Amino acid sequence: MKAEEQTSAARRRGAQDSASGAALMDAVEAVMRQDGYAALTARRVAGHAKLNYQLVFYYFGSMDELLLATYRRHIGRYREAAKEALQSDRPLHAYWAASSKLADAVLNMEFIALSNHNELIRAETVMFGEELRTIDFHHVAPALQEATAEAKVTPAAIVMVLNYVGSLLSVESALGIQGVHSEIRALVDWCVDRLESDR
Amino acid sequence: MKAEEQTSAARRRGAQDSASGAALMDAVEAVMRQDGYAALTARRVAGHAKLNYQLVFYYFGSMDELLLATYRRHIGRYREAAKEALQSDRPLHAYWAASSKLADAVLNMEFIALSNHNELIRAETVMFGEELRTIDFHHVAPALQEATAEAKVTPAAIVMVLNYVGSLLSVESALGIQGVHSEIRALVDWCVDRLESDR
DNA sequence: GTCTATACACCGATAGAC
DNA sequence: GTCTATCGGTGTATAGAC
Repeated sequence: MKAEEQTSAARRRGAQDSASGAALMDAVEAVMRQDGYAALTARRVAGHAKLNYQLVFYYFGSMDELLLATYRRHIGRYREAAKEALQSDRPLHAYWAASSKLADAVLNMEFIALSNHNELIRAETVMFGEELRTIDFHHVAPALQEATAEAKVTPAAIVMVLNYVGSLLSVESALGIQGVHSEIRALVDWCVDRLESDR
Repeated sequence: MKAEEQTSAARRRGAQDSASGAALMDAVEAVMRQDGYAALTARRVAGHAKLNYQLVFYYFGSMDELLLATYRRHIGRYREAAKEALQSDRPLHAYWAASSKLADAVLNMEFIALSNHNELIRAETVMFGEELRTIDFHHVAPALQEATAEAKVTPAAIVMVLNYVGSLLSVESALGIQGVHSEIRALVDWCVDRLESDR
């Protein structure tokens, strides 16, 4: 997890978008989900992909680079899902459904926690975090015109609140907490319905 | 981080609430904040407290138990802060202020991530998560009577949403994301003001 | 492209001196 | 209560054979 050395000498390197390269990235996600980022070692990841662990270094050069490549792939998928939801007929409903169901909530949380301590990952998170707030809110804005007139309700703020609530709701569900989750969902559903009636 | 062995033979053990014991727990929190739970090793933690690392085992028996003791202490403090806020004059305002300012947001996130992969920590999180939703909402309920009549707005749901939003807002702030944070704060402030006017 | 062999650092944990 | 010495295991990373 820490850059040990920086050999200026060129080293043999395989293509990351090969079968084995992709398998290693898949394995990173699987291990993170199961045992957390602390369990991300070359041996464990490669073992999960049934590959020799030295191939991590052949394909990615270091554990850090494998992790970064995996995160970038993960963000790319997330970006597409978010855009699709926000461009749909009822963007708020769609975005809430995506945020609160997300099977990747645990993975997201892991990457966020990791961002607090890994500079490369942090830079990527900040960049995407800012990007997420600038993408096409044209579809969301109309639904909010009534509410906006009354208060300081901006589309971006609404979307982010849905994101936050959905994420932590999912993570807590994964932990086994149930408690008032149904009440929270009812509350958010009610708010979303009010802001975005069927049209 | 994993229980290595279980010596049935009794071993010498110091009191956890001693100066060194407390220093070790402080160091756990500091290391977690700075470098994440993955950096929690006996040597690092003790080094941070300027103590010999074998004292971890003298006072706590294992790294797992040190971690658990630290988490329980952390939860105890959190519990007190939550109760105090919810018993104040304007519980929603107070709870929102506490949730969205929380310097411990990063630490909380780390413990939640850890809960996904450590059974002891997970059990503690679930227990406290359920407890948090059952404590005295008597002070919150009156403020919501108007809103409750209109919709499915329960005190517990409101409080948890504030908790979720405040936590992730804080974590993102710690990462350096600013974006629409002021808009989100304005939105939540407006909601809280409406639900709980000055009285 | 994948393998074995090897380097060196750090890990949790224990035993026993002081 | 704190120290030194020591154990076996695992971590990242490299070199070079096939």
